[in-house]
Amino acid sequence: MRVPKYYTYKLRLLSFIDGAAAGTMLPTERELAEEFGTSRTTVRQALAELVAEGRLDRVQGRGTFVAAPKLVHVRQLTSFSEDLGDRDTRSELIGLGDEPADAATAGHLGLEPGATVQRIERVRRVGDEPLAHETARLPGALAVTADELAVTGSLYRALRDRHGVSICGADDEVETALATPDEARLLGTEVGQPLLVVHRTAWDASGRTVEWTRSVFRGDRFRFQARVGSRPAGDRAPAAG
Amino acid sequence: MRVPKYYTYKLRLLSFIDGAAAGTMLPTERELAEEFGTSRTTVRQALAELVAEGRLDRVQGRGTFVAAPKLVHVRQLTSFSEDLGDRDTRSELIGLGDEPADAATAGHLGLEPGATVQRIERVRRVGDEPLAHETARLPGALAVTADELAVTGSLYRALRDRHGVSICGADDEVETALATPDEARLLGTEVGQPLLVVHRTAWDASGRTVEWTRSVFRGDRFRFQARVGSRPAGDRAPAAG
DNA sequence: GTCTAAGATTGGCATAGACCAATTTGGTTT
DNA sequence: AAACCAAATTGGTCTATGCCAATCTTAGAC
Repeated sequence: MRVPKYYTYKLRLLSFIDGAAAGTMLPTERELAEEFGTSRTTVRQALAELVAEGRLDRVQGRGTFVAAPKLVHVRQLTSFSEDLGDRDTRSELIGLGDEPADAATAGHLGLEPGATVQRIERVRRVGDEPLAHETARLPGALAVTADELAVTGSLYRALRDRHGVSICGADDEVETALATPDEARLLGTEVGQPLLVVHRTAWDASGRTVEWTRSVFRGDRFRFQARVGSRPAGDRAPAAG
Repeated sequence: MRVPKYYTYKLRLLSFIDGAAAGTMLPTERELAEEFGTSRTTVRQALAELVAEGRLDRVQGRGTFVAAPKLVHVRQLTSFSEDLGDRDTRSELIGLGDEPADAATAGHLGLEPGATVQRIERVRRVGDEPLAHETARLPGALAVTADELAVTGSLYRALRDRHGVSICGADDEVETALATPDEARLLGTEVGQPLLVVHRTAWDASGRTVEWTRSVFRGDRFRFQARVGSRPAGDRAPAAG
């Protein structure tokens, strides 16, 4: 198999990254091009893939830096606020209101197209870093208020407290996508960067769908975790990989 | 937010794709560059993203074509052979043998580094199309044979039939990655294309880890599905989105 | 008809450079 | 010391171009 030239430079850069602490600055693109005896374009292609993989961060005017390791997102019928444990998580409400259901929304929620649904649009953060953009849609009868969401940041708690509805199952579909300009802006990344897109359909004890949510995560920062079955205690715990 | 020029061309191409049948050929890169009044490099960037998203297929010497829609991969403690239902699935064994556990493998399987583990390396296909590359690692005591795997193509069935071990839970971690030259060759895609990488740790009723598997899927062809909780019957089923 | 070889077509890879935008730096002014 | 401004630095985008590799087409030989 032919190996593109840029790929060999990527491997050389990777060995440097592996031996360096997060935050270490790399030489400039122009310096690397000279050092490798190639063009800046080719160096940029290698750098671009390492950025897409979350190994490097680039800032215009500053330079290129070794990135911190990925976070793990645990998502087992928990709300986002519970996912990341004791980390400093915040949730910014950027949209809340009623709208008529389009075909896809109606299909997933089991409603007629045009029925009223509530759209809840939020940006999730860990510390200052934006990590996810979520758009949830609920049947109009299950609408919640901004205040209820603000208390704990948990949609599931708001549903339980206001409507007595408890989520008892969910279906997540995970796929890759590339950041649109809007998504790049909200997530603090660049247009065209790989994302993880999760579509969640959640239902209550009666099987009624109570939530359909599209969540977009930065692929270079996140890992999606799904667990099936509970693990008995007393086993030898797996270590980090 | 500034929108790169290539992105506007991407949107124009997307509207063409949406109105065309799978297999429809697009104009050549050189023609598009002239039509848009830009350089071939810029057109290629727009095309590259559409390929990464699974909307286009490109073949050197042939042309650029509208791609077929994504497949959905159901993966809920089922084996691959059960995942895709009645589709024509095959599994090609490309590696089987014992090896000493490296640190990561030992950690995940709960063994001492250097302990013997069995490596099972397979390429999964639907029809002729390669869709996943899986490398499973089992504790040496739970090794299976090529014959046992060949019967149904199911590792879980082989484990049950030979060792009386039933999988009762698993933990999947999903992240994005970019195809290496080796992965690109095995999956029939291009170096640098986005992939979905799934690390599965599966355990039996006693909580003992019996499998640690790394699966690599083409991000442009696959969706990963995880379901938590069983859904009562009689609800209104969600339609396709 | 079938096979083969040469040429044309098309995407893949790489180069060199121009200009823009964000940031930092360092000197000047207040 | 603080505020400000201009220059240098660095990554971001785009152009124009050349050659390579895979594929298809066509003409010719048998």
